[in-house]
Amino acid sequence: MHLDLTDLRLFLLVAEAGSITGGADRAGLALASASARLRGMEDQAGLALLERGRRGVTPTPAGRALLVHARTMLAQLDRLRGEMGEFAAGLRGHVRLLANTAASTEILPDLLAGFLAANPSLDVELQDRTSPAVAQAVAEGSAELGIAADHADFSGLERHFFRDDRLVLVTPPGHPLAGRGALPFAECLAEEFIGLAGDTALHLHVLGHAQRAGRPLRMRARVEGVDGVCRIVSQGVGVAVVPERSAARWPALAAVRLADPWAERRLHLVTRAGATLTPPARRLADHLLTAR
Amino acid sequence: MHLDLTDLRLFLLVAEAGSITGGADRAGLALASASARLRGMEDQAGLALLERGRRGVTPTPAGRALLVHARTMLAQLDRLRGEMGEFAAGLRGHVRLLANTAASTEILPDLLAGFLAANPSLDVELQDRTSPAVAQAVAEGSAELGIAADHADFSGLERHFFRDDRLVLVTPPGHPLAGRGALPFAECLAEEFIGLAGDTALHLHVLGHAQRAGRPLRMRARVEGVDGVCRIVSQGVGVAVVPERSAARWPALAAVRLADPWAERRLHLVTRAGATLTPPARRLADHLLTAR
DNA sequence: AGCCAGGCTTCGGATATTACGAAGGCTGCA
DNA sequence: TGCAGCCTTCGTAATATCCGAAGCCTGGCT
Repeated sequence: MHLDLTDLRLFLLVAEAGSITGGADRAGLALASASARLRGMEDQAGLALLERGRRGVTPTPAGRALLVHARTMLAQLDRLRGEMGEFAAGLRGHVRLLANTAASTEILPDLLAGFLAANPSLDVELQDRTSPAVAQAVAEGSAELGIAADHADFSGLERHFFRDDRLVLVTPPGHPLAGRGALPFAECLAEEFIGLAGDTALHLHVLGHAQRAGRPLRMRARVEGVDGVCRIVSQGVGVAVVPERSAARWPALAAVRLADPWAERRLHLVTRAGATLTPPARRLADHLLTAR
Repeated sequence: MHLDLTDLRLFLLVAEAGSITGGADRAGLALASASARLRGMEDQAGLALLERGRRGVTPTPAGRALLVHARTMLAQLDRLRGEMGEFAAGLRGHVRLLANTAASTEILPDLLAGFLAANPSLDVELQDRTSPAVAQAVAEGSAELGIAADHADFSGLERHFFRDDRLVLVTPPGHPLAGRGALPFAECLAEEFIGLAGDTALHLHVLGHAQRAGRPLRMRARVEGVDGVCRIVSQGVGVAVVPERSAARWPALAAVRLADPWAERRLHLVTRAGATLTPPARRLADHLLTAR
């Protein structure tokens, strides 16, 4: 039995109007078309749905049963349309945001909390990437928004200053390096390091600079989360490179500035150049750039 | 935004299959058609519903929302089809049964109770008509089943004996006519009568015979229901013509047989000659003829 | 390095569905 | 008897839908 949404709508309107003429009119159909559709429905069902009277039509019991279903289906369709409309208007949606470790662990959580609370129907997916990977992903369109440090390649991207960020070396309180200022990273390569687990952006980043300095880092441990790293260091084991913001939460640790230029970085919110953002991404970008 | 049930089904199948190719296959569509449909849906909605990957497609958040609605709508459609099927198969339905007053007030209620209990999905509509009107309505198809007395015109009808029925004159206990046997109706036209209200078949029937006897009945009151009539007569006011079965329930009343042939009648279940009954009507007819 | 395999899109033509206006039949009413 | 309201049927035109073939792209296999 083939049924059409137009059939259902027509049947509903006809039943409400009490005549095929009236229903066809409301449905914006010619009388002939309406009549043919209704006849088709009855043929398909193999039973009468409308009782043809002299002064219009009234639904048969089967027709009344059909009406119930038709109403719920059409209501469901309305809800569907409404929801799609919300998506299209950006009231509902989903944004993928890529950021380096410093931003994604220290800065963004608070900002996102505010955003999510203010936009209950928007979902955000935050992923941790090195700045170059962020820039590349946004440039080729696999993410709409990114937070990248300025050492990345910004060609093809539009950038807006986001935050300053600084990497520091944290050491246990009594450590020989503690108290030094503007320490060149090369001078601490002999230390035992604690790193982040997995493919964490910060871990890859530090590793890269160690390699560039010509010497592999001695990694005593790799753990989940910047706080995990700091906890270990605060126990007196090893040193680590972490965002200054993270170190600030651990007063028991000594934080030593790094002299290298890559440790001082400006974070930028990047989008693909020339691309118009989807409404949800637009809102998130606005929020990230304006909220304090 | 125009949407099609085929669209919804296709989208569902595509999402389940994980690829347009697979979904088109399950939907019985050519790949090209499926692709065009999906594209059309996205154009209409103004947003992406499927994320095209290298190895198939996955729904976007909007697509997932659509899936939810699609599933419920299609489920609703299935229920609808099922219900229509029940109607078509006669598992659900509606029968209009016409009967004269005696049958509809005294005999049918009990029988229908049993039928309705045994067939919870069948509805019965019982209407009160004079026997000639019953016969005519059934003959011309405006009702499928009827119960008519044998003085009606049975041409074009198929009839099956149903019950014997007799009309009696009920009087208050001490009434002069009480105790008479085989009283000609013509001899009691001078009495004061109590009748049924409205266009009740029995009322019209008795009225007709009085007219044929050349004298209008003196109607003291017309009330609802045979029991109402009997109650009044039992108070000592007037007399009435009622089915013998009704009179039997009032031992306080005297019931006098009428000598006229029209007072003795055989009730028949009638259907239109040559017409095949709808399944619900068939069941009701069977029940009426076999139940005791 | 080159070559299938799997997946999606586009293209052009055949086919079916759908819509429409006009004409016709029926009934009730003035 | 004529008119008005309502439904159906008919023939035609527009529209939507479908399909197979060809093309593009990516990833894996040889």
